[in-house]
Amino acid sequence: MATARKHGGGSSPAPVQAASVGATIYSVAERAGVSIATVSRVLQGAGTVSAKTTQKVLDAVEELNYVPLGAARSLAVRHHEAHGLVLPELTGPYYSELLMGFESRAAELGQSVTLMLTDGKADLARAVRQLATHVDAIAVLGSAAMPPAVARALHGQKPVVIIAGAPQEGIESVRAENAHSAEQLTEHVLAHGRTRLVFVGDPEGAPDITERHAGFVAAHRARGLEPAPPVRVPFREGEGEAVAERILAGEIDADALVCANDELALAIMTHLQDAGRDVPGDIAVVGWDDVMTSRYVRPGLTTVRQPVHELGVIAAERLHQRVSGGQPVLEPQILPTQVVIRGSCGCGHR
Amino acid sequence: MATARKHGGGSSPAPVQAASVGATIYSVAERAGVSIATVSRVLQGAGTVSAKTTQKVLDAVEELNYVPLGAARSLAVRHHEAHGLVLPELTGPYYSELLMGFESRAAELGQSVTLMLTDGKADLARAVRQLATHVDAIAVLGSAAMPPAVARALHGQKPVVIIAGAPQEGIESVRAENAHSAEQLTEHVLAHGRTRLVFVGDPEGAPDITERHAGFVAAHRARGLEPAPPVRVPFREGEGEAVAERILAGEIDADALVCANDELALAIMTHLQDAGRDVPGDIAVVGWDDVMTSRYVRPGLTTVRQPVHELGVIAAERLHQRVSGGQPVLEPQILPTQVVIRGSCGCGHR
DNA sequence: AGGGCAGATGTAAGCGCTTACACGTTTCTC
DNA sequence: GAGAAACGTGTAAGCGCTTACATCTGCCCT
Repeated sequence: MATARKHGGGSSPAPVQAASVGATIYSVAERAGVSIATVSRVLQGAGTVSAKTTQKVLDAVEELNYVPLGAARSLAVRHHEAHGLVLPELTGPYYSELLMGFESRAAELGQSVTLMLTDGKADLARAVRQLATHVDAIAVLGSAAMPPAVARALHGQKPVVIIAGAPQEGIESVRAENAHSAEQLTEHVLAHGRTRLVFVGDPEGAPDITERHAGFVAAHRARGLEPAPPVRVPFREGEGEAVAERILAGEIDADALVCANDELALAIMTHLQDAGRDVPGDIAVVGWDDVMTSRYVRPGLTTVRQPVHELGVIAAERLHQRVSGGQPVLEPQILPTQVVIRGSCGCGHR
Repeated sequence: MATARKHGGGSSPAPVQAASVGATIYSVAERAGVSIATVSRVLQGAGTVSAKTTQKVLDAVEELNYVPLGAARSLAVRHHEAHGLVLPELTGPYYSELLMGFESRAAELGQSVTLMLTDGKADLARAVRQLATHVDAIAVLGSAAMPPAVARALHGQKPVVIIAGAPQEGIESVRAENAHSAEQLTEHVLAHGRTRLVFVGDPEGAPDITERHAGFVAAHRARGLEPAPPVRVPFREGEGEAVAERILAGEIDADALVCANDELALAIMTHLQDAGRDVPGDIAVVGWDDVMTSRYVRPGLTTVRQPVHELGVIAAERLHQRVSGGQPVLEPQILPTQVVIRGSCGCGHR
């Protein structure tokens, strides 16, 4: 009767016992009195199965509390039905927002998402390879997160899309616009009559920052001005204090600070204020990202809002298209950003 | 020579062609002139393989750019080597921090993490079942995220741990301490001489909040006071404005607000200040979570710091232990929290 | 009434890996 | 120098699913 197979105890005829851990399609089939093919058909909604049989199978599934083994299905259909996402870390709203966008779209497309954080990983290349093993496609944020060599290796094996990173030959990428809005923002500050603007952040640190700095320079050039050299500091909040100290000490001479991101801008601004400086009276400060805090501080931080969520959505979409056999769209996709004017630039806003 | 199998074109003797998508252990074996067992042994580092053979295999892997199919391995070893994490969403630092803790520990233990966000999911039960299919164990944040029925179904099939949720019969759980610190915090505010404290947040909304409110009540009782009824509002930032309006309108009479979380506290505090109220002069405000903004606003927000990262770490650890055959630790694990005094409670702090 | 056909179900062949076991070769041991 | 032990490698049997193909019922049509 039952399939000649190593499965199924076979001895006692399907005892009505509680959900055994490890119910398989065989036990379900046996219990329902059908073949495993039928069980599969019912569960996948494919093929034609009579209503009566369907019910029997569903009952058996319920009684055994059957949870299919994803790996077996993946092996058979040769798809993991999972996308990988590689991010540096998750502090601040930027990455979270991106991840939320990615996850929600991936879920809609029936893909689960496997997350990997690079910060703190000793052997990144190994970790990425390991990830590649379990997913159909991978999105990476920032090229820094994935050494070009790894990207190249992966590329060709699995679809890859780079989010907000330096585009690489033959690899899809999506990112937010930077240069133009940076120019706009800088021009706005210049229009307030400020003359000694300083860019705070490391232009070599990330492609996004490189572009923002380029916009900063462009705005100066457009007015025939020569920009001061940037104050090169990494992102982290702590750096803000240091920069503030240098300003208070007169080491840095500026009447406006164009910061690479809000975290930095906020840290500097707060420190300056605590030391008695007036922002924007003595010195204007603007940031980038429009994090929540930027709305709460006084004066509100003038900054630039990026379509981060959208970036995640698009990345997930691209991966899915590729997995479904679509051709790569090599032209980098660039999403528009939006300058958000609040008070810290010198505007009379509350 | 080669294994009698459907694999491998067999015709031409291993042409030196570029990394073919879909190299398998068979193509690697053929290329290296060994059996698939040997390839597997080299890749898994198990068994004994001579140095020469190892090198041949590694070369072949390199040349073919071989990426093993995780599903096949999972099926063979009967482990997904992945943990699932279910969170409501990712706004604010709380969930991100938790996720970072979870991911980092999981990675150390060699597990990848598959993330699922419940917000916006139409069919949660289906999504969770789908997730269960691909992972060895699941951690869920807050019982709200997972209907008890689903939890029960999963439980018994896969190890489950509940993070910061109502403990359920037979399911492991970890959470941060709430009641005691809430009592401490409330007492601190009372000690400032405030008499009309109001709890803002929905005690029925989540077990964490229930406990915090209980602490609030306890602190009053300890002084023989009867607490005012709570102002029941959901978490979202927007609600803060509404509450602030009610206070300004005199609808709510309070000289101190004990808020269920920082988001709420900050929104209210900022609104009150914008309307000309003095915080903490006219009214004290305290929150919970110690988000970044709480350090930046003036006055700094007095709040409670939770070991969120640690919570994630512990959850990952628990899951791993269970997957490795460990017995469940049914006693809920409770991590200590810490009251962070800044200025918004009335303290002279900057 | 018989052939044909559609619908329902079963049979069995993989999917790509791991691993117990078997089978040579060496290398010791006495 | 013979037998034992150790080592290196191959053989083949699964892991739990999906799915092409075969089979078996009925039922309709002429």
